[in-house]
Amino acid sequence: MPGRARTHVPLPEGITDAALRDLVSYSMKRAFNAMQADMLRALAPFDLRLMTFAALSLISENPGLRPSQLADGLAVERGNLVGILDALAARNLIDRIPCPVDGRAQTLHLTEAGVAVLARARQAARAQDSRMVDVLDPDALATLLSALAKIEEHARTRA
Amino acid sequence: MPGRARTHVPLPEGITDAALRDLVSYSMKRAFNAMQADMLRALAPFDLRLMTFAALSLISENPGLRPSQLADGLAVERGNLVGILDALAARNLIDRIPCPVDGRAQTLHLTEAGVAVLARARQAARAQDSRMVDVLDPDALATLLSALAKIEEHARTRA
DNA sequence: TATTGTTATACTCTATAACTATA
DNA sequence: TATAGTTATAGAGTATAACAATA
Repeated sequence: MPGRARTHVPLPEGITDAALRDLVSYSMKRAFNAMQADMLRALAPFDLRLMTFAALSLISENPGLRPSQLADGLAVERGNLVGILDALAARNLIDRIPCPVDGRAQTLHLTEAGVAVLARARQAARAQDSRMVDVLDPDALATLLSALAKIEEHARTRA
Repeated sequence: MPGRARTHVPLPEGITDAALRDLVSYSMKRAFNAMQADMLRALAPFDLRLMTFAALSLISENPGLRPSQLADGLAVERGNLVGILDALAARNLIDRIPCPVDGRAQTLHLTEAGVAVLARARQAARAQDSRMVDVLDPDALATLLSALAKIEEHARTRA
């Protein structure tokens, strides 16, 4: 891919990363890291991280959601979700109620406290998100979202 | 941000993530995870990860680079770089040579083995990268790269 | 004093596999 | 047998703080 534009953040004096800049993966990694650090800070007042915030958000939108469905929605292995739910339940932000029709399953619900925390966290997350994409014009933003979705969709892990 | 297009990968039956889809951060996280998993697989034959590959690449482009500069280039804390360099040195892919003009510093160089491994890994990484952005038209790719760079550049952590 | 490399710690995320109880 | 939740383990990434040697 010759002639790709120089879009990267400057490196320390005299250091070049031309070969790396040629990789979209590298740009994605750097942008993701920067985004994550900022979003972490924005969610810190609520003791939430990207993961726990997304979990609360999905449960809020889908009351009665099952852990396995939530794991799919978060793109997390079921096993790795348990600890997250344990922590949220210990903080009394969610309830895990046994599913009446399937003895194996649970249904997830936000508690009142969970609803309250999510409402405030959502404001902070949206504010930070808007701040992040503030520098993009609407067309660029739409293209970015579409490109990210296509990349995820066509990844072999999700095929 | 009303009317933002539905760009996300479908969730399990009946589950919605409208509120999350509204966050660019969430799209970035999902796309990044998918990309990373694929790139990991592509680099696995060379026993490299995104991090170690990028380290070799930067050292290759900047012979004599110092660890602190490399840490900046990789957006990694100096302390967290030590183990990475230890591993690469143990595999005889890099040399850490004391800096002649500064007793505190080191200079990093690829060994012959490092050059050979990087050359092959680079091919695999570029092939995988191309595969990933294959679904994007050139305009979308350029916009994506530009958007990622702007996002990183304007993040508070790098301001 | 400030910087370089280093060590140490702790937490998050990811990957993998196996276990149990239900279906 | 298959699935849901769980447990366990290991490795990678990140954040933070401190330290000795050198500038």
